[in-house]
Amino acid sequence: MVDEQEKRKPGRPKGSSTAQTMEKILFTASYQFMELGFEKVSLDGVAKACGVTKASVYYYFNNKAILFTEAILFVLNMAYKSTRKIITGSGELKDRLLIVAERYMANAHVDFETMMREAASGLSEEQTLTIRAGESRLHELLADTFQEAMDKKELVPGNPLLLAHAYTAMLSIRNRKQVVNDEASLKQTARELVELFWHGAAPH
Amino acid sequence: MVDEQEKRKPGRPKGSSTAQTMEKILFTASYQFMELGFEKVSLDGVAKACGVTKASVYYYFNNKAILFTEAILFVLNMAYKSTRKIITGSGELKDRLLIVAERYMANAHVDFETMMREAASGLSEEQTLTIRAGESRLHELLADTFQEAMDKKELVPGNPLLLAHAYTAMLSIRNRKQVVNDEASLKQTARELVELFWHGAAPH
Amino acid sequence: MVDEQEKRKPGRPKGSSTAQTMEKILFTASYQFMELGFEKVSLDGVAKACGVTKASVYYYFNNKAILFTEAILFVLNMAYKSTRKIITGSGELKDRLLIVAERYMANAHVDFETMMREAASGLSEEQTLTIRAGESRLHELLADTFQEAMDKKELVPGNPLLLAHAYTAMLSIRNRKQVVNDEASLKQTARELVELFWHGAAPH
Amino acid sequence: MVDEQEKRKPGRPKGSSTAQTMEKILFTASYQFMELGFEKVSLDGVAKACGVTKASVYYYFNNKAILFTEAILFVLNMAYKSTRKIITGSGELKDRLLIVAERYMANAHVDFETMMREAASGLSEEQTLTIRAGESRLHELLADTFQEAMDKKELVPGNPLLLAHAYTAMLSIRNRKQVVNDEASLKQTARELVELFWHGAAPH
DNA sequence: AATGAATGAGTGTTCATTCAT
DNA sequence: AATGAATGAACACTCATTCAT
Repeated sequence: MVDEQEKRKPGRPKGSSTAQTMEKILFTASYQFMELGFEKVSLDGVAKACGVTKASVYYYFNNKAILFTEAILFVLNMAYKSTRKIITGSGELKDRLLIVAERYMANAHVDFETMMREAASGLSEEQTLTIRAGESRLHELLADTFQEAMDKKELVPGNPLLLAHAYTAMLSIRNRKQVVNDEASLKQTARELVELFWHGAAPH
Repeated sequence: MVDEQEKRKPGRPKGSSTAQTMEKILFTASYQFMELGFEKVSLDGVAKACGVTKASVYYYFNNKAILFTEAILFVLNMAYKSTRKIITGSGELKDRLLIVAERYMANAHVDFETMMREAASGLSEEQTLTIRAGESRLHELLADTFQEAMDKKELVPGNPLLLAHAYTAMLSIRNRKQVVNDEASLKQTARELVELFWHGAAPH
Repeated sequence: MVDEQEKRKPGRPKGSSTAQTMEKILFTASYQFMELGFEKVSLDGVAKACGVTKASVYYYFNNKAILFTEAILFVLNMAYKSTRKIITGSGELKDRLLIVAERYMANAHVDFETMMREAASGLSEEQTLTIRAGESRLHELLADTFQEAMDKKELVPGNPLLLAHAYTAMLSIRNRKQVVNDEASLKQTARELVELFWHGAAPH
Repeated sequence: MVDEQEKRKPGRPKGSSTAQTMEKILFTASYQFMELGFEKVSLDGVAKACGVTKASVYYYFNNKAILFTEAILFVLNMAYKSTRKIITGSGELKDRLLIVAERYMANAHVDFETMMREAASGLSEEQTLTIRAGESRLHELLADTFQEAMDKKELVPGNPLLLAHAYTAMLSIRNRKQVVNDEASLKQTARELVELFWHGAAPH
């Protein structure tokens, strides 16, 4: 038989760049999951965006649930570090909160709870818990800060964890294009939200 | 058949007896979309939950995008009416906001923006706009109320639409089981959130 | 955009013969499973052999395990009926056994136990039991016959079920091409096996 | 590397120290193929069971077909030697057959013909023939013994090869859990089968 | 001698969609 | 008004195989 169309055989291609494929996959997956949510991300899509095949993704991450878990943990970790650096800095708490807000609002992304609900059925108990833990760390970081401020009478005494959640919930406005649609409106919104959070809607 | 063109006439249709099927589908779909988001709802699932076949769903709604649009508009409409009744009532604004909050937080549901983003690729330009309009109505209802209150010096002057968005954004805390997990914590959280919204975090 | 290659849309094709698709699938699947075993049968293969798509197979059988179960039960049922008709007929038992042997050996097929072992991991407990029950019926039919014969002193008293298994086990020689390779050798082998089964290898 | 061409020299290789890896792979593969059949054995599974990587398996055996061939030949060879030792021993033939039966039935395994059919499409003509030859040797060993016995009037004159196949076929009952499920029933079954083989089912 | 990285081809399964009745 | 039958496209996942080191 003569095969005119030279058929590509399976196996590793001859000349292929080695460099950190795994990291590329993790970055890409992180981005896509945050951008699109669990279901809408296809492993093929991730693979193609990385210039590799689906099988390569599986080489590094045994299944979608694992890739998701690793990717989200990666993002949460980055967010934690970044927030920590800002929030433990010097200056007025209100000012630091503004910087956190601007950082947080820099990229639009899917709602975390919604994403988790979507992914839940595909994750193992343990995976869910791990991610939850990673997320809690972030809110607890804020809560601790709020607690300290309450102790110093800089904030009204109350439930600091709830305050933390209220804060991040407000920042999710970032995703609403009717409100935030460019760099300027973003900064402006961040400022107004922090102001609202700090002083409330009623006249003081 | 509901097609994109067809403008729903206001008021209850007179004769249509068996159009109950269509309503059942619409109700069920509304519930499922709010509960699960766009992708995770399958037309077969909706059909089965209604005790009809998938083809019947298609008989009334030409495709998933249309069903989604109708279902969401239906929900937004209900929410609008319900909110309007509360917000235009008598009593202190802060008290009315609390009732709105409790109503809104009664059922956990997917984040609206996230759902829209998920659905976006499947919707026509027009459908997206229609839904956006329906949603805007809700926020504008709140915004108008806030505007009035500002005029009456009950609220600090500012951007009333942003205030409306901030308000609903805060209420999304409802979905976080770490914070809200039973009837009691729900009520308590609603109260604290309204308090925060009203007076802010800093001592007055 | 102009699409030169008219792309086929999903959905039912316009002119397609309706006739008993499900039966065709069941027959084909039965044949292939018996011929190839569980793993080597692909639903795509079955579909193509039936002139339909894989999705059509799924329309009738929710998954491979179900198709397998139904297909094997179908075969076992046919075998049962056929054997029953022969074995409960008149004439010498030995002669009837010969007919059963010839019928049984008519088609080569995969070893039943081997196939079940292969399939086991994919089947539910219940499915395995159902198939096992169907198979037991067959051996019990033989066993009952043997028991009767023992009562009538036509056979040495002993374990009739073991005898039944020994009998069918011997017939599996059918699959060995070194021994059976044409119509003539098949008939001849059947006769010799029954003779061996009946009188044993040692001189009487 | 073991390639198709390479003819294994008889006798134990002298120096090869680390060739233990190859033997381990061969043992493991043999076991798994006999236990699971061709398709269900994955080279990765074999590798992991040996504590090496898949690539190592490929280092010693160029592809699955070769590994299969070597593994099966290995098993057949062992079985041949073991059987030969028993069958050429002293004592009544019937007693020796019983020992062979017990040895053969010691481990449950996939049906040989079924396995070969499953593997067939992946094997080269030559590989199939080689395995077939190895298997024939076993049956011919039995057949020769039977032939001798016929000559000595210890057995009814007839087709000795068929008798050999009938004998091993009967022993495959071993795999049916409805009949054989523990050490005791195994021994008992072996005895009854040999009895049946020897004297037949009818009263003498 | 042994491995890590990568791949193409397939497999089971789901789902929105279409058409004839 | 409603359904049953059928489909194409996509998706998660597996596996034998290849290549560079």
